[in-house]
Amino acid sequence: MTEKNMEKAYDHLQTESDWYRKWETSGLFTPDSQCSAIPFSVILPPPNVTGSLHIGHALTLSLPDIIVRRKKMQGFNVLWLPGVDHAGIATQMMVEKNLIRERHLNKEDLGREKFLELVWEWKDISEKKIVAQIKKLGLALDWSRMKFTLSDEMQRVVRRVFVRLYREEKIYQGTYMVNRCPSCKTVLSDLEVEHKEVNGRLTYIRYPLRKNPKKWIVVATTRPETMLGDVAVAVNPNDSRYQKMIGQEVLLPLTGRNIPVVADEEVDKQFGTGAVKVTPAHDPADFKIAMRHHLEKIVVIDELARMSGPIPEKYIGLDRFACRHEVLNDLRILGLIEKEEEYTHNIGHCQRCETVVEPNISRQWFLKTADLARPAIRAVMENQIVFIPDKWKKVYFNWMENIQDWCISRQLWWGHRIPAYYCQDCQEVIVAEETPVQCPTCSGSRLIQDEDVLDTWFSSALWPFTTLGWQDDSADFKTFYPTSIMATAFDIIFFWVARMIMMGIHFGGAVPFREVLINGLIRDEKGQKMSKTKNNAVDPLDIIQEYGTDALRFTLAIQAAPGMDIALSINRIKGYRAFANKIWNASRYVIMNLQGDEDMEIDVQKISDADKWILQMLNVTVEKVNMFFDEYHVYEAADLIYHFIWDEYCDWYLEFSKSDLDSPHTRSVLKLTLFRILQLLHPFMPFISEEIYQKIKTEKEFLLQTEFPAFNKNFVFPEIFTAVETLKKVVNETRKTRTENRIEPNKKIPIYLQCDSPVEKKQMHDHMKYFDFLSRSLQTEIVDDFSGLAKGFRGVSQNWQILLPFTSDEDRLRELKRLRGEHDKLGKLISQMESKLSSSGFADKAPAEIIQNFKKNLQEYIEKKAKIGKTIDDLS
RNA sequence: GGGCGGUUAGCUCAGCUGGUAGAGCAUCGGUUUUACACGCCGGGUGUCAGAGGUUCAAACCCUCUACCGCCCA
Repeated sequence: MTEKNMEKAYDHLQTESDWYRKWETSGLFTPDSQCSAIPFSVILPPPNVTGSLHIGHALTLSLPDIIVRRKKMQGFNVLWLPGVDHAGIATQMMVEKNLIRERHLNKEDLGREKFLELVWEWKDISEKKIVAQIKKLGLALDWSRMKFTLSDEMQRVVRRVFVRLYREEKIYQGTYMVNRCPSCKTVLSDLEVEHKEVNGRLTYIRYPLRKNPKKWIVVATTRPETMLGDVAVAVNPNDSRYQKMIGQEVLLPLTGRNIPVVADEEVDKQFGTGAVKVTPAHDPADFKIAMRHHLEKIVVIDELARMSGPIPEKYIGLDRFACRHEVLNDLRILGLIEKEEEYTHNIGHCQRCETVVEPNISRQWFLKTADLARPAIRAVMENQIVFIPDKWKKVYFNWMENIQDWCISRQLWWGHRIPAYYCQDCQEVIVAEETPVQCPTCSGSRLIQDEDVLDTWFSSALWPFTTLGWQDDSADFKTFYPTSIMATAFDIIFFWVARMIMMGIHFGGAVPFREVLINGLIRDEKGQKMSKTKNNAVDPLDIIQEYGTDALRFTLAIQAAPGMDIALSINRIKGYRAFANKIWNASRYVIMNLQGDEDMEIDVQKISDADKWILQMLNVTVEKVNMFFDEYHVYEAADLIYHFIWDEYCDWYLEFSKSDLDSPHTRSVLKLTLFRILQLLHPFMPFISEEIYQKIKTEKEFLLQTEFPAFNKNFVFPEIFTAVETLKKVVNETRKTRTENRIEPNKKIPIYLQCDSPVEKKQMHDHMKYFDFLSRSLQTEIVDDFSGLAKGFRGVSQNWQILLPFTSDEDRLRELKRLRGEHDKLGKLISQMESKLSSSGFADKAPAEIIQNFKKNLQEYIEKKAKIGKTIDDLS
């Protein structure tokens, strides 16, 4: 017996409350290890444990879920592996802030071990929140394979990879210029530095010549405080202004030091005066100049951006910006400032905390990237990996081809500790997977591990293969690697995607994924970027509570043209909540009318024309939906399904079926089509489709276990399909004619139809009951011509003419006016088309098919015009 | 400085390899017809940013301009 009691209005809260638990406990999302089906696997950059998911996550995760659910229904052996990311700097900062706020303590007050305990607590809370959110979104993740980027397992494999790269001489330690954030107290990679335009000042400073202090060379700088660390002045060797200066010495003001004037090709003659100060310890370009000229590097700013080193006592300990002020004052007093001007330039800021980063020389660990990048570039070039949309591969190439060595050490506590140990006796550096007890060189036992941890994204790069158990040569790795798709936002291409490709190829032995789906950003309804500061961010849980997960997912899916940003509007979400209600009520109608004798094996000999029409319509929809899915045009699949359900199934088929409810064959078609609709819908709206499925259940326990619809060659009825389409058009025209002429909607009136085609007349005759019902006809008569009948309003649809008798003379005059207007309009259109047809070239050069079509249309307009002309004569 | 996008109905956006422009929402008129007022029926709406070019034919291809946005250095 089917469950027939359905509420009149759909309640998403009730429907969405319990299905997830049932799916999960039934092991629906866990792949069968014995399964011989083709594997389809998805391992995405996991959300980080800094907090909870935002609406962007909802998009990035819903799209793969839609793809994954369909693949599952198509019988693939699907694995979607969940996880969370430890997010080094971000998480540590949050916990630090919390500690200061709540207990007025610094992390140093607690010590490394105690502090890390706090971070682990935070991680557990955040992870719970995220997992709950993911379940709310209905995502088909296999929780039995949940991973964390900083678990013991991951720590072991990260150490192993580090050691291997070190032995391959891809990881090295070196003293170079790196970006340091004085606020986060760690160095950063180039990727973590954001360049922002800043309005600053360009100060022109006089450096007196040693030989003749009355004369000077003028240098321009945006950072006057760094002059304390200057070791030279550089000019372009081709700059005629400074030829005589090259090789001389200048007196560096405020310090009493003498420094040389050197010639260097890289100096831009256009910048400032063409002479630049050289501060190798605090500027990347100057660093290179110093290397070329073997100049000393004087560090005058420390890790916390305070002045230090061999500089006058008065500046020591000042913050860099306070010192700038002091230096300018002192120079001004000495009359050494030539001028100052407004200057807009780009300055690097810490991506996390927005502090201006300080270029700084220090000893760090680096990963040599050139050799890893080459095969990664080739893989995309050879289409082993495809970006969707394609344009993102240009962004990928652009970055990969200019890639620099990657600074991977961080002065943080939360992260993968670098497996390097220093012997206190002989200075030996030992890099090893297991903690060494003895120095292999001097046998000393005083070993200290490197204090630093690895950049979070070092473990990110290993994610696709380490989560599958590459390190243990696991069955999962053999089955599911390479994974099938990568889905993410474009801002993740460098941090995760590019590095995953490099490491995946190097260690996994193959590309980590085949297709990279890049989705856009979610913006607010005015197209503004969402942010906490603008207060226009929306919480996915609020939307889910109010409108339902299904409505949210559908909204995201139907708007997600690959790579396009989505302007998320509440109105639109409301629209898809209404869609859910529509589906609910259509199902309610079908289920209410089922009698239990329906068979989903359809006997096409016994069903009605309307049944055949909807089966073919469904068939075409299914075919296109599958095509769009295969191209990852999920939004177009969603659009098709939406229109099929609302505009065809509900608006027409359910109405047709009301005339055939006593036929068990029509009821069978009702049931089958509803089932197919639920299946099509399931990837997008898993909850409502499941809820309804349970009421018309087949032998499968859950909808996800049923087979996704495919084209069915038994459901092809082209002639009948066309006939029903004609019927729809005539009904439409009749309704329009009624409305335009203010005939009461509920008034049943006599209607006359006329058509010259015997075939169409016969078909219309067969479909009369539908026509009468849908056009609210008292009685419809198909006549040979209208001449002997009462005068009336006219409508025309293709080969059909419609006549609705007047009830007054006012009716007649109004109709005449309308017809004359239309007659004129057609006249204009026809003469336009005729002149185009006779215009030079069109008839000769356009393809025959186009011209034929054009002529056909023209002929139709001419005939229509003639008919209207005749009617006008008739009514006048 | 280098690169990439965008500009289409009142709003937010689709529009695949050129063939006389579509959706959702909003709006207007009608309607409580036995699945649904989260509904039903019907209507209006566009110099496809601007200029030039290629073509029989351009929202779509090419060039330039304007404005907006993003990425990299």
